[in-house]
Amino acid sequence: MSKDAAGKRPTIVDVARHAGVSTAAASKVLRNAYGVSPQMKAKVQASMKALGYRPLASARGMRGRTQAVAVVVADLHNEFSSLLVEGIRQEAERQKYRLLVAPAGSGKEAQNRMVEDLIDRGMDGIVLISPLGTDAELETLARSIPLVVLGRHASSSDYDSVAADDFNGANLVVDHLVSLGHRRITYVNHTTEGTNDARLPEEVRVRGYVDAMIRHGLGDAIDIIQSQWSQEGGEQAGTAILSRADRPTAVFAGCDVAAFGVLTTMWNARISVPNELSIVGFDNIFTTSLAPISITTVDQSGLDMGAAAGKLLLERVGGRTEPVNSMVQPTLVARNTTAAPVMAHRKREP
Amino acid sequence: MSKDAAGKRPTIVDVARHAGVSTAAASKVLRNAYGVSPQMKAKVQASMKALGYRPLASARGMRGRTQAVAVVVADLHNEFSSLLVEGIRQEAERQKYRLLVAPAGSGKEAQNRMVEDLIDRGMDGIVLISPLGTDAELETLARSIPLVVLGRHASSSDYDSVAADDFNGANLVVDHLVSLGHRRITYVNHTTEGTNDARLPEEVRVRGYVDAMIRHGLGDAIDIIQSQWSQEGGEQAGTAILSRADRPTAVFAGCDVAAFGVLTTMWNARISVPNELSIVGFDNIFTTSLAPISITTVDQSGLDMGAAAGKLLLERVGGRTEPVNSMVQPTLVARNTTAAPVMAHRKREP
DNA sequence: ATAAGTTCGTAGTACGTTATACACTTCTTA
DNA sequence: TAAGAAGTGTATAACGTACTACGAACTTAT
Repeated sequence: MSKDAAGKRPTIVDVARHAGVSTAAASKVLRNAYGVSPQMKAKVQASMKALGYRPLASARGMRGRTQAVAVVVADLHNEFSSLLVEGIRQEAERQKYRLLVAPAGSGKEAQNRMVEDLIDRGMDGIVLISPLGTDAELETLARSIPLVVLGRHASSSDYDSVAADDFNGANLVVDHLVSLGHRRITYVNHTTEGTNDARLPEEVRVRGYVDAMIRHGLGDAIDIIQSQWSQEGGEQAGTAILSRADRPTAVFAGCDVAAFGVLTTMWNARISVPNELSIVGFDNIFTTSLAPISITTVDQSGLDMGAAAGKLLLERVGGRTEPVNSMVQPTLVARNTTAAPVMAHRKREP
Repeated sequence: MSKDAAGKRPTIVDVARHAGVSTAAASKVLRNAYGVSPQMKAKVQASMKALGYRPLASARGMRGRTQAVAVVVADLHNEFSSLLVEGIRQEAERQKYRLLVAPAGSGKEAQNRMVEDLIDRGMDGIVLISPLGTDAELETLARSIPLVVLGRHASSSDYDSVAADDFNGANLVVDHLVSLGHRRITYVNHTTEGTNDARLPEEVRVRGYVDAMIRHGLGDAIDIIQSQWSQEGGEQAGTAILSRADRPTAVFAGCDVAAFGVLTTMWNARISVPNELSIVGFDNIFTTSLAPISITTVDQSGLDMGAAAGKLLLERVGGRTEPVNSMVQPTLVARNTTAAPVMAHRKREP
């Protein structure tokens, strides 16, 4: 009985011995490096198969590539994040790369620790979804590992970015509502205390809303409710609107989940949507398409954004250094929560 | 200028030199092993902090623990999977372990490759969510790495499992419908060709349905539609039901997403839910709670299941070998898609 | 004072892989 | 035909950490 058979995992040394070549040769075959004849390649590959050899990533990571990238995400509950991740995964798979998803939890600290950890684990590159750090921090990070930032409007020379054109997306929404005849359009904003980063999607969207309102001559009608982009945040915003003497005819909730919240409040208050109030979301998550809900929203094609990010990352891993900042155009998906406003109790003119 | 300052990442050798001790001593401090004086410990830790040293997981993984576990999941779109993952993550975090999520994609082959890859990457343990393999394959796998299986009714001596009591869950649904006065209750089954595994949740649920029907003396009314647990599958099942001359008064869709499909079909066909048809889901995913939808369903508390799985895995990593197979009890969440049947067009008795 | 522990610290090697440097053939080309 | 060039394989030094053995210093028991 040979000593290989002793239940241990086969190493590249075992493969080389089995094939009767040097370990260096076996290694070359493994990473199909230059300088190996077809015969030798066949022989070594046969031995690998015979022994059931698989390279050990930990050992591999000490010298060269890991063939793995990671995406850091705060939270997997967000359906849109899942879409982005799936997009990255598909692209990674196409290029024989592994994608690992790293749920960091909320908070900048947790996120930073996770990123460090991934570097320590020898990831070849990292995608960050809507990261919290400052530009300077991202720059520094990008100098230690190939980096792509997803869902944040960046223009760095050290990393790539992919983002939806949130400004234009917000424009589409306002245009749609105005074309239906709305004038009093309320926007639900997402505010995080402390962070005040003009590059975050929420900041860009609110600017898009303001800009579009002004463009339509509705500067006086600008109305922004500070809340959170969550079910609860949407419900609170809805409640705030209901308590007004003079209600808007349409609400742009900023994101789909918040739109759910607004919708819930209206449902409970027996306010008819879209007759008494039009509601628009953002993201086009699956649930918005369900027949009983059918929310008008903005589609960002998360799958494409993810795939684009994956592609850029792997290019960067492959050696590209010129930065690419790409922006994908969102589209409006008109459904059943928007309609022309009913001009019932019109505000008296002075 | 010292040669440490040359932009390179500090290693344990740098730390040792900085502290004026041997690398072995530094290593001991790092893993707080036996045989290190308080002074030395303080000195080395100071050097680590000063140099910003972080151990390299890849190198570490070649010898001992990685302090990381992974969860393999086919698909992150499934909202319930996200809940499970979050549960595991929280438990892992509590115990200072890293959780990485590995989206395998669909198919048994892809899943197996992913698992091998994770082993190669030196994961300390693995959680599998509703794995596709046979019992024998899982046993084999469990012998090479600590393993916990989630969402599959197993009883192995080599790995742990956590599953909801799907049999009882199905019973709760039928009991609820029968107590409302329903007798003709249709079940939407999830069928995967090839796999016929009695331990899968779908198989257990259908047995629970059949058993409960018989227990209520409704054996003759048993009606199972073979479909898929997806939006489309639910829609198809709904269409099939609509085409019947003699329709059931209630549909148990097997899972929430399928219930959405049934609901969509009924909505489009202007069938009033729950008046003309009651619908029940399973999983209690967030969307079911939305006011305009409000589906009656069964809650499995995914967060708890995930946390339980995480706990078991880390125990196993820590050395436990006796298997634990735990089952969590689901609860019925009655909402607005179930009501007493309207006895309008009653089938004539012979 | 000496033997027998303890406690603290170090040398050195193993882990599995990559990759550089080099030697030996065989093919081109002037 | 000599001199390079291209092709093919090997020896071996890293990579950063863990850990076994072992020695030195310091206590304690006799």
